[in-house]
Amino acid sequence: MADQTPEFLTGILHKEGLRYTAQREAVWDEIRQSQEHRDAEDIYLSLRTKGIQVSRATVYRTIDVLVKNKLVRKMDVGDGRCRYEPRLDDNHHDHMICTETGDIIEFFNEELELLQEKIARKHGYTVVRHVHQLFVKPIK
Amino acid sequence: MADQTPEFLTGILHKEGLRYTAQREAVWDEIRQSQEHRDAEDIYLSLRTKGIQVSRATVYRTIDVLVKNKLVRKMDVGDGRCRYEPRLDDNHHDHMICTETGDIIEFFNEELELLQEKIARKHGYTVVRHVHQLFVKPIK
DNA sequence: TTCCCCATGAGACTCATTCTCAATTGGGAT
DNA sequence: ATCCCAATTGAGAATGAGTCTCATGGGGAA
Repeated sequence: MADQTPEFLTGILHKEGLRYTAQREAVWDEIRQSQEHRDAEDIYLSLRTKGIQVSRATVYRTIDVLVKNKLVRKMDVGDGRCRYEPRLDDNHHDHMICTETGDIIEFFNEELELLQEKIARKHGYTVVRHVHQLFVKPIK
Repeated sequence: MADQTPEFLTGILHKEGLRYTAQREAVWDEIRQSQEHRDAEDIYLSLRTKGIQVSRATVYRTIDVLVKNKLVRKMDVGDGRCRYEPRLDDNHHDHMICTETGDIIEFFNEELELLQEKIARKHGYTVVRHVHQLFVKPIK
């Protein structure tokens, strides 16, 4: 599926009529290699710390490209900063956010997915995308 | 349930150790009397247009109080401005946002609610609150 | 290798929301 | 009814994530 070589990104950029640049590769590598849910500033600082020359503007611009091409998933947790995660395997899931620790747990439930579509249809619509976040706390 | 008299708000503010002011009453009245999903600027401008003296700061501060006391529901649609709606009847629901018209449709599904709690428990958590938005488009 | 045009970076800008702080006011105590 | 003072307010400054600008730099097709 998602390749680990530079050629993978090159192909996608080419398909979009965009050029392959060291910065775009660096941003994609940075997001891809960590499975966490990170914000843009975090990604930017991490790259700079590694000595990679890139600007915030480019980080944001590149993320937009990656999101549009489904290489990255963007999630708005509601605290003012969006988080990003790689979509290497492309398996859909939603998130559970622990209100005590801030931990983000991924979950997927087929029944839930079907139910959403069923509800939308009942109103004459079909689901394009959805945001589903459970803010939870540990039991006892 | 939710009373229409000033005494209703007075009681809640008192319980919170807060004072009853004309501005707080005005903001609550403004949100209560329209069933739409409005943003803070909208509420602020509407009040000013009616000749009511109130500042943006107070609108935001009052909304926080109302949200904390469950008189108002706050929803982040993801476009940068939060929307607010009265919770007079206190019946929970989620939202469906039409990607073509921007219309916001409310929905509630008991099965969905139970399923969420079931999923959380499977991970050792219990749901505190949740955000569930379906971005939809009309069929055909 | 050239050359055109896309991409980049630094910093200005946007815009919703929050903060500051001096002036005002609600409301309990008297 | 009046006092008094902490709570509240308002105007505008500040914040902060994200976007935009535009001069400079660098892919990559020919």
